[in-house]
Amino acid sequence: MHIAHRQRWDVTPKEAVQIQQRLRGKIMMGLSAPLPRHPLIAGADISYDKGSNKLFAAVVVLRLPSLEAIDTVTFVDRARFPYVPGLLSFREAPVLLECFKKLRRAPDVVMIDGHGLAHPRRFGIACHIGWLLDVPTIGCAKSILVGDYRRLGLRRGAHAPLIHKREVVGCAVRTRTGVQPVYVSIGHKIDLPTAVRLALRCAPRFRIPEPTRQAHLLVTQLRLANG
DNA sequence: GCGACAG
DNA sequence: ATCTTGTCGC
Ligand SMILES: [Mg+2]
Repeated sequence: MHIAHRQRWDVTPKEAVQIQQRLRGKIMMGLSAPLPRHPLIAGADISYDKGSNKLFAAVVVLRLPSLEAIDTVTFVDRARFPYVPGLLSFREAPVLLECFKKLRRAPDVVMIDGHGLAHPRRFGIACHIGWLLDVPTIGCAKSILVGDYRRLGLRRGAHAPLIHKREVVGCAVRTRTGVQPVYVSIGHKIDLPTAVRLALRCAPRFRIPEPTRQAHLLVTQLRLANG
């Protein structure tokens, strides 16, 4: 797929924060267009080898509702930015975008391992990648960066708003009964209820929705095969 | 100043 | 993110 090449990545952490503050207003909440009946959903994740300082990235494309694999791409590159909470996209997005470039066809939705609006400046990695791709994107994180939530039902499908500074920034979503929730937030061009429904549709069996779960399994294999 | 802190 | 043994529950 074609990627708008409108972001410099060789920046300092201070510049990165300024970029986030400038781009936060560009995020589109709400679906840009209705999703197809059987949407293609891409999952993206990274693995890291500290010995070689390399990032192993993968994007897998699945089709709903069957979750059958449609396409898979990978890319390996040197890490050029440290992990700083709140600045994850400056570390992980460049190599993930290389993966998206290799995709033959643009997915209808993208799911990123990390937050979107549930971020101190409302511009997590799912917002950043969604904006650069100009595709509906959701963040699906395994732990909280900012905010908190109250009473969450124990059953699969239960969800509760994630609140930060009196704003709803996402949703805690129970994808498996009695198991720790995942945290879903808007990345770009999508609304929160749709994002939550998609995450649940993508997680019929495991806590982690299949798109990011498959991407995670793949990058782990890739790292162990290379290093 | 202190604690929190996606991956 | 990675490292790392055993342990618990379906
Ligand atoms: Mg990850």
